[in-house]
Amino acid sequence: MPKLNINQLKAVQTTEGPVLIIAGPGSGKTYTLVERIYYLITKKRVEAENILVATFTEKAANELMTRVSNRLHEANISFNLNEMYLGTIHSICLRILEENREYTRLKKNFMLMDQFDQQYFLYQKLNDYLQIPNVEILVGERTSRWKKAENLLKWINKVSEEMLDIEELKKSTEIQVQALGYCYDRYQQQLEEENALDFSTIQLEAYKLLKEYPQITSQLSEELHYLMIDEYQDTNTIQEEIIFLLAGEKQNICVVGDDDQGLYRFRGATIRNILEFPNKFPNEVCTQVELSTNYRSHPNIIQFYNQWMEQQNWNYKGKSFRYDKKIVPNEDNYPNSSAVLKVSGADVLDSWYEEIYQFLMSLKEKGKLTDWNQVAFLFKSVKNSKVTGLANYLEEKNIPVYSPRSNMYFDREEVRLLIGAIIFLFPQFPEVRKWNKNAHLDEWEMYDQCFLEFTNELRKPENEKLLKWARKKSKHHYSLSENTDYAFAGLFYQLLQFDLFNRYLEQGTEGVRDSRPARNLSLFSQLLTKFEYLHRVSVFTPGKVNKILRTFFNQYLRFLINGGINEYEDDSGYAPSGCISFLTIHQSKGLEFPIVIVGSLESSPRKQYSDLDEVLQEDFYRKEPFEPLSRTKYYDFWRLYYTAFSRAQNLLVLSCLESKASGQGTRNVPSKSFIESYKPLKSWREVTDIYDLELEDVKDVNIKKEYSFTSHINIFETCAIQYKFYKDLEFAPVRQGATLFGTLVHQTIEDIHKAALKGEEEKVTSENVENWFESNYKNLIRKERVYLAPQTQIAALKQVKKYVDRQNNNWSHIKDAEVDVSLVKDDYVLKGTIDLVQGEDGSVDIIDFKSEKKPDLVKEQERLYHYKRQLEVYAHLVEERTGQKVNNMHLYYTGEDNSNPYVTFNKDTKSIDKTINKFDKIVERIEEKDYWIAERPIKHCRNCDMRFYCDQKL
DNA sequence: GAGTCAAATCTTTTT
DNA sequence: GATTTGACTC
Repeated sequence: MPKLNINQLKAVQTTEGPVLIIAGPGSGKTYTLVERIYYLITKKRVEAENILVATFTEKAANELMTRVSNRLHEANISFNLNEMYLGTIHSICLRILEENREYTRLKKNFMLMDQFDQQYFLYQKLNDYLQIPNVEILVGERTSRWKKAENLLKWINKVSEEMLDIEELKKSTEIQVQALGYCYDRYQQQLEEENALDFSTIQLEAYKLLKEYPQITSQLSEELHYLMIDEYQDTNTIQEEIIFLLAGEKQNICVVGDDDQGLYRFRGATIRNILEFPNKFPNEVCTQVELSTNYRSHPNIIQFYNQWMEQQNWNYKGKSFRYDKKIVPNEDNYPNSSAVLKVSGADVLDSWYEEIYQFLMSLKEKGKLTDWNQVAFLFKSVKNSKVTGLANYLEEKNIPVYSPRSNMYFDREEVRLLIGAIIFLFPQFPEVRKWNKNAHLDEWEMYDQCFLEFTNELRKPENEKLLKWARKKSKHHYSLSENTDYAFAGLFYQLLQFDLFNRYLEQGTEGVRDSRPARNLSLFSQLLTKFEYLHRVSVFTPGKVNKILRTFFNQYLRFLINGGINEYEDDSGYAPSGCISFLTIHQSKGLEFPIVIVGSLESSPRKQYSDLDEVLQEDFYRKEPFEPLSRTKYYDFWRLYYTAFSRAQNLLVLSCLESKASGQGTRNVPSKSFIESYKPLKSWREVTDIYDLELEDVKDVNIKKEYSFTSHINIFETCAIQYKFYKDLEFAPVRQGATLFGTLVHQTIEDIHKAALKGEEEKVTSENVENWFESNYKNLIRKERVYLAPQTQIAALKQVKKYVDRQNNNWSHIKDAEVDVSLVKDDYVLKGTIDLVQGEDGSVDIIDFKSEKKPDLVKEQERLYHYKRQLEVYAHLVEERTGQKVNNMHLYYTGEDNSNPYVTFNKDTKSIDKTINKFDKIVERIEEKDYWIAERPIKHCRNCDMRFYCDQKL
């Protein structure tokens, strides 16, 4: 890495007071951020918990964490980075909500909904909304119920993100606005009933918490000495409010961004936040730094995108809506070669595809291209047929394409066979799916096709076993006389025992693309468990099976097909080796590639707001619109393609199927927005110097992964195969009551400890314990959708009460509960939670709770030894972090009725290194995907969904 | 050259 | 539904 340039240095060293960093593309923004954090830690001696860094995506957060920890490691500084508030604004808000949950409407085990969940939630409750007067005008009169839910979701999220006043909305004379107000009220009520949160209410609840409890806010803002917000041009109203609340009086806020790369207006983001940032403070207080030296791109590329911005008209009514700046190349020598070119086809799609193929091949053959991952295609969307057509064309010619957002999930063979198989297993489906005689859904054709594809396979001799099994099952399901002990997810795992499906699991999990079929199967298991969760299905019953089938295919699966599913994305690397990336321009934000090919040149600026938007903007938004509404479509368009062009390091290519508008409805490609930039470009066929280009290698960011004792290390040691499926491939386990029991006991004991820690020992009464237990149970079953038999509940409560009895009302020795500890290693982060720390000043014991009977100390020696090692590492971390000496380490078995519930170990400091060494080895095996096991852990197999597969394969 | 109309085409982006 | 273009009018 180069040394900091003078402006970067200023950005790093100005730590006090507000700082605005306008960072152009490729100006070393992340590098500067890393150095700034490093500077705070080493020169300013700031503790990790006093720093907050908000990034735009989880991926960016991971990358930043890795780079900072590597930087510290290089300098030989040991530092607990995990205490830092680092993540997206959403994840930081979530952390604040969890830490202060008792002050919010949220209860334990609340449900987090992604966008699909939220829309499905609204769909299921749509009738409640349709009773609200005039709601049809808001959500559309003549649209499907699913579409209505979609519209409703859009408006509801807008209200949250703009923090609109509901009472004002309800008072509006506009009937739509009024309806929206009432809908929002109802939505809030339903969220509360279901103990649920969606993306935008995460922020809203955090905001409310901070507003309503100034003492929490001031405590937080006293703790957070330094705040840094990346991609500030993409923050919205509520995010800005939250950031300023957290910063408090001292206002050490450093915001970083580029108004030219604001791409998220549809989420309420406005570049006003970054442009007006200095005005929020008394005059001249805010330090402004401009990073405009570019370290990424060939000067010709920089010249090209500078010109793209300059030729646009940013003025409106005498005001300019751009912070005028020019990116300058750094002083390195660049070859004086062509760096911006066009690759174009004519007349028919295939000629364009072929031209691109030829271009790529000639680069590969004559040029310096060493790995396909040096090439990225950027489009507005990768879902349309032109783009998927190109991807298929290249794949057929043996150029692998990585395009996880291209909406191909339901076109994949493995997924279609699964759908076909499920249909085969329920022969009543063709009848059951009709809710009346003339019922018809378009998706049924796809289902029938899947069924056909499956039966074709079934006829093959190698699938004879499957055929026999499936026939028997389908006969059984057709006239179901008693409850099954499985639902869809259970059936899915049974299907995995047959070669037709498990052949997809045999392919390596190494590359993203090779593992795609396995990842797709895993995704299918997640979809099935989610369905069962949302509809409270755990088994098929004779009375309900048909209704379940209908709901599954006519609603759930159908909406998934319509909404589209993104395939697995591997965030641990940069661009997967061996394939060309197809990305949306939004996805490419913050990335760079040696060769960038920008498509979607037929696109043109489009209006993006409705009449209702205008009304809301006029009368209800907190601020006047910053940019004139009529101009935003142009600004957004120019910024989008500016971002795309500036991703290129060595070679930027504009590519399209050129066509002249001829006759009505046809259009010019490239569209008139691009003509001026596109026309002067030389075609790749006209130049020869591109083959001399020295291409950068794709940079290697090795993201540090987190491993926890209980959910990674322990599982791997018990059964590496299980680890492969549940943890690496992320198969979703069929929910089971066994874990519910433990969680319930654990959570209630946690409540007791929390009360004691607050000095409210008198609250630990039999009655309160029962109440805590009840409320934990209620929230848990709502979340897990699994119930405990009454006797099991009683047994769980008994364990908790026994623990309370044994403590005999003496809680004075409790020091801390639920302590998160972590160890940042060279290659990974080890994490764990200590249930309880107790003892006198200066020397403590640590305790881990197990909700079972005390094991046989001799027969179960192996397992106990394992726990001991884990406790030793915990002890080591407690000592390092708090300076307290750990005396003893205990396991506490709440299921032990008679004898001493403790298993106590003496701490053996000498073996810590050995233990950590052992964990290193395990992590090494995990990262190398070495899932070899000597033999099956039979005892565990009984509760493992993969057992059918293992029975066949091991 | 400006304005209007009809017909054809394509209709995201993310936490 | 928004947008583009050609055909049309004035």
